[in-house]
Amino acid sequence: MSKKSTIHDIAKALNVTASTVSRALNGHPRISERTREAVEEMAKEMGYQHNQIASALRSGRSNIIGVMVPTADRSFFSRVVSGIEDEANRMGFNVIICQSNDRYENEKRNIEALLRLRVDGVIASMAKETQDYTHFAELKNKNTALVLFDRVNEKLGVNTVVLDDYLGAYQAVSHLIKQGCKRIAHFAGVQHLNIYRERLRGYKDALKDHGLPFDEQIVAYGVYIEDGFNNMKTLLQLSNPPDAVFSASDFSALGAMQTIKAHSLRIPQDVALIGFANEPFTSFLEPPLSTIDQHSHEMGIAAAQLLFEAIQNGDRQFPSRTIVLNPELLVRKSSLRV
Amino acid sequence: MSKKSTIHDIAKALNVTASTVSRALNGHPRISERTREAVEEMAKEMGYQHNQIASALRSGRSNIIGVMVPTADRSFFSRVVSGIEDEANRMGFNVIICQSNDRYENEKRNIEALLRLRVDGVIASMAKETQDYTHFAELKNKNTALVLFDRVNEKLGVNTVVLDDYLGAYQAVSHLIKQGCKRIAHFAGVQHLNIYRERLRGYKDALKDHGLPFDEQIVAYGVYIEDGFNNMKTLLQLSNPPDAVFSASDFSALGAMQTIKAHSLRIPQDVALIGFANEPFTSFLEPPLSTIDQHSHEMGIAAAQLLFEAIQNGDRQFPSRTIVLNPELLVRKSSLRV
DNA sequence: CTGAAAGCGCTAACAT
DNA sequence: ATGTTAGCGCTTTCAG
Repeated sequence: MSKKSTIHDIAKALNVTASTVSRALNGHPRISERTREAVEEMAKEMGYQHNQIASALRSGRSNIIGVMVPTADRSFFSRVVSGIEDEANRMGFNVIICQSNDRYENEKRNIEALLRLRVDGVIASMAKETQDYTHFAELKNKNTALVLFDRVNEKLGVNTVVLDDYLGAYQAVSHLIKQGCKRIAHFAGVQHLNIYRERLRGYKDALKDHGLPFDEQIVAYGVYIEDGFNNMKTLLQLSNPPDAVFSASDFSALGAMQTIKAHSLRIPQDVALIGFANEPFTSFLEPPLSTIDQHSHEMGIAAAQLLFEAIQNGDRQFPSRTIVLNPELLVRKSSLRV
Repeated sequence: MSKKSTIHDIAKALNVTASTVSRALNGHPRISERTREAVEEMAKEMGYQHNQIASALRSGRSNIIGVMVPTADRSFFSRVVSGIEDEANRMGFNVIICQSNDRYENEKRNIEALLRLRVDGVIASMAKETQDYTHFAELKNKNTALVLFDRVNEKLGVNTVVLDDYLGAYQAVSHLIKQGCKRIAHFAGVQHLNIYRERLRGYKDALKDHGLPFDEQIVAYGVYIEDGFNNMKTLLQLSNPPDAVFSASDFSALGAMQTIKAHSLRIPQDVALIGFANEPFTSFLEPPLSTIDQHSHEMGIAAAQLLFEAIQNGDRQFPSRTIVLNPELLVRKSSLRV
């Protein structure tokens, strides 16, 4: 248990002061090559390790950012996180990841924990439950930078990175129509979340622009496997069932696929299918599920860049920016009627 | 931007000293009910938030633990992480998650970052590449608690939580034999990792105990989809191809499944298949893939409990403990020859 | 039960 | 280019 060494130990050994050591270690410009080298060598020899805690307390910058996602094991979020980490590494920041598990209470608790830790900034995507945004507003009060991505709230007046969900939905539905589908159902998500609202809007507009009627009866809600499973059952019992489904989620699309097969119907000939998010499992399904890629890694990088910009600019209240990424329709067999 | 308030602000407002406030806030026993309540009320009123950075510097305990996994988007690891988080929440600890992406360099860099952050402890599962363990040994030198899980090194003399991989493999292969399989191939992983070594060992012993010969020719290496895909191709070209595969990974089992189907062979009649890890996608495959569940969430909880124990006990060098969890064979259609 | 005083390890004016 | 000094906000002896 080699007692941890401090800059004072190094200073003493070298007959200089702690400030000199600190400066040498931090690449301060006005320090001689010789001392810098001596300090670095001694630091290595003594197994010195920068104490970020002390540094954070003194400088007011922790070099830690917090990232909060609904859940880290959804491929979309884990890819965003990985993008954030890449950018954070480049910038010398540490990343704390928290999960809300889509619960408002967890989200609130996590934000408070991050504030206690005095993180320099937070990147978050909101919990499904969340409809009260005061905990996010508190970050701004406490002067902590905030960037929201994917599931955002426009009214918070905060930097955001989103996908053009409207466009993704529009493209998906247009593609189905070009494949000859005439009665396209939609699996939607909760409408207080921007992403699901936009997807529904894109769905409606694509129908309208192609002269197809909008029928409330074939819009079902729910984004989990079981939702897709059950909703598809209901839809197939209609007197005029749909000949396609555009699902706002890969998971509910998967559920639908299971129901369709259980009814011995063919995909895509009887019912064509498109999901949303490009979860890895979609390409392993049979038939492979068409879906929409969200450029998740890029989204993470963009969010991190916005955040670091905000951190560097300190208080200066730039008007908040929104970065919009383009979706990419991945056409696979589930929607391709040759 | 409400300037953050400190215990001194509270103290001044209440005409007491900062020490009293600190004690009141930390539930110190010898403090009067009245002052405690007054302090708590004032703290709330002033929007006070405990400064963990300052507290960490002074007390030498950061209340942060680091968790390093190869990658957070493998379901196994994300479930372990979620178990760790649950336990950490209960114990009032924050969790920093890092990913090595299975690279030794990243792993080393992350450990150093965690040391700089002065985390109280680290829970890790080793990168596939790692064969030099000095960075883990350094944690012990720096007096930072360490618990390894799943991919561990026995020689480090450190607390560990592992699955009984040997037993899992043994059960899987025994099951295949009971289904009438006579020539069972194995997809193995790198042999410097305990988990893959144990799985191979269990495979061998199960064969032996059931009077089947071990044939080096039908042991292939690789745990990614493409590995399974390619290795299965090679196996099917043998003069006497296998009638089953026990794969040390769900992913290579999936690759194998694709090859088998491409050859118009039936699963499980022509080739039975079992994977390892119970990745969620395995239940959506056709046929659903038999696999082995690792009780990942429990593994996370156990690892966290070991770690917090070690942190509380401080230096005291307990003999290191190993917790072994039991695997659970999930028999699905891919291995069930009715 | 509360106060006084010291200091965790570092950084950043301000000096020289 | 380096030294001096002060202090970030908290905890923790030691006193009383």
